Amino acid sequence: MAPIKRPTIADIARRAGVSKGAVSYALNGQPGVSEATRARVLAIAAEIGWQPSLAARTLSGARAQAIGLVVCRPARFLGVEPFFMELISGIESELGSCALMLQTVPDHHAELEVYRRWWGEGRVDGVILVDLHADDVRVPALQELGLPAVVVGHPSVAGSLTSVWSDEVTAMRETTGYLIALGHRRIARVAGLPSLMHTVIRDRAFADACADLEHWTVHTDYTGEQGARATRRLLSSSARPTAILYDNDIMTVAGLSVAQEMGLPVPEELSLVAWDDSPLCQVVRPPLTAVSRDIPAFGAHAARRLLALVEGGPPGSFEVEAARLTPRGSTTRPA
Amino acid sequence: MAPIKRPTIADIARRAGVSKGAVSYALNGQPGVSEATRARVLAIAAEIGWQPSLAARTLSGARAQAIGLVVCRPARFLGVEPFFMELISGIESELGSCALMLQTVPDHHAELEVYRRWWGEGRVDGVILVDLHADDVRVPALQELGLPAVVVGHPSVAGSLTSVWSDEVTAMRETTGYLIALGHRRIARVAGLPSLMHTVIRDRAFADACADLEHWTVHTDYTGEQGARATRRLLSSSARPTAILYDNDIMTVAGLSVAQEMGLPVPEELSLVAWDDSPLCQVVRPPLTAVSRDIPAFGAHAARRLLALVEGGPPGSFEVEAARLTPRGSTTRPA
DNA sequence: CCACGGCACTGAACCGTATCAGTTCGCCGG
DNA sequence: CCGGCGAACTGATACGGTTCAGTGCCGTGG
Repeated sequence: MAPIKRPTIADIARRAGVSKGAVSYALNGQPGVSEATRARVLAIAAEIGWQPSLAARTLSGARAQAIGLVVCRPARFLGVEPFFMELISGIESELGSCALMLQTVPDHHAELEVYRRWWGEGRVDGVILVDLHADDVRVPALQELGLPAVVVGHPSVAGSLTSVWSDEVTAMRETTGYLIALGHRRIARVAGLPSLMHTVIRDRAFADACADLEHWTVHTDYTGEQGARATRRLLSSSARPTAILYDNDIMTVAGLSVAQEMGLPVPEELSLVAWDDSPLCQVVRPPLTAVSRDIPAFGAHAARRLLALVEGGPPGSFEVEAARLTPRGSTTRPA
Repeated sequence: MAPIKRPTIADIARRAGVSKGAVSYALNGQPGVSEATRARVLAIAAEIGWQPSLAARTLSGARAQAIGLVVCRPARFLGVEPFFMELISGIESELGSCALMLQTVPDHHAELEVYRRWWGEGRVDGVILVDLHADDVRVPALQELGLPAVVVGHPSVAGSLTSVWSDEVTAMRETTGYLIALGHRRIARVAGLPSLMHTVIRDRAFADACADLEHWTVHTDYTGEQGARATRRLLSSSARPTAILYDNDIMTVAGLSVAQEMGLPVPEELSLVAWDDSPLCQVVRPPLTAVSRDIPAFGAHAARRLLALVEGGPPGSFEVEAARLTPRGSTTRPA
């Protein structure tokens, strides 16, 4: 333990022969000091290795220079889905010296507690909200708290909060349209958690797009296990689907295994499409046709909006580039 | 913007008719106030929804109540490997009201900058270090800074920093021993980044265990792409290996695809073993034999040690349960 | 020559909490 | 009845910045 006392602006002031106030002005680029003094102060600050104390700054009304992200999913899902890490990396790319606080919680109640605590303690300036439900309790709670927040998801569930979203309806229409154009007439969808709003939106878009043909939707918890089971059930029916659209990549891989296990060659007898294009899609045989989104860009956009919001910018809803279909080897015309 | 001023201990003091000092004692469970007063103060605090200001606390010498984790790998790798999210979830399970700051950086230089800034700003009380190299510059730098740190990795690279590690040599010996016992005499290893210390340790253990047989080690960047390429090269040699041991699961899946592509049935003609057992290992066919570790427990242990260290506890090196082999369908005796 | 304006800077208050040195009690023992 | 002691509490100060109301000084225009 070398208790090297960190230098403060008082130290700088002493060495520069000016007052603390002058040093503060100099360091923050504010008017009120001559250029000569400013340069001298900056030189001394650099020389003695001065660093602003975040606590002191925050205490006198400045921003906490941190934003928060709370994730409400079991840890085992997080590891499997690249989505969150990619989103996080995108968020961070925009953050600069601002920091990211991360927390995982078991349920929305705990999540709200975290927001309350963070905001009450002045630990974050704003938060990014993911995995929204219909009538999500977090939205009104955050509105009431007055904590700046950006919803990653459709504006329809964001209330008056700022939202950043991509058009999944179009992406779903494009994907389904592609399968139909190939000749598929019996299409199934292995979806994620039915409580999530984006699942509802995709469900609806899928049902609309397949209105004229035979179609199924099965809900799962995103695990490979449930994806496999759903696939097995779908493929066991007498009039089995000729194409299946999954809500993530791990379930698609599981579905692929089930098809192989049941002796159904992919894509000849069964076409598969993954939603979200992770490296995993390209390492399996056949490589998976996938709906690709630029998730880091998504996160970056959300972060940018949140920072703007914190600075007093306008709320609103902002659309990013829609996902696009990347055809690979797991889809073809039905037998 | 409802600028609801947050209540402070001064507000409580006014309503309770005591001084700020007394309120502080009461709220912190310190002696110096009667039980009656303490109860009254606590009641008022709860009633008006008082929350301590972290900034103020930190300023008067308390802990920042946050620890940091900096990850120095490209974002695309992070998404693929469950390791980090699982580690993070384990860390958080021990954190309680302490927060986790997460940052990804491109290189070690930037990583050191982050540590310096965090520590200088008083933003974190300690950090967890991952992905250590031989002669890692971060170790002496952190020692010099005096920032409490826990190394997730072998004590030999941790210097005087506290380390939390598992015995990979034994795990490697067990795994290799299993393959040898099955009858394999030509074994290859598709390893990760050669600069990482745990790669070096596994390399060495692998070479030792295979000293009497034909063996190969190929280094990659952990991506499926390089895993596939390495596998292709290994399987193209005239005396190809009958078993391959990979350093992560995505490369193993890629290797499996390559084997299928080349018409080599797994496990009959080629046995495969993955290091780190993610759900992915169980959704492919055949399910992958894997070296399993309890990564969340690992993270939890590291967090616990770090918190203890921050509280003035002793440094040291602490071993957690070693990884164990989980045989599944991708290994059998060679043809 | 003086009034005024603006620049450069000072001194002090303030943010919310922790903590320490006192102060005021009441109580007990001698 | 008084001295001493400990419990309960007060008031002040520190923490490290930001910010605001002055203050002294210089230049300039009338």
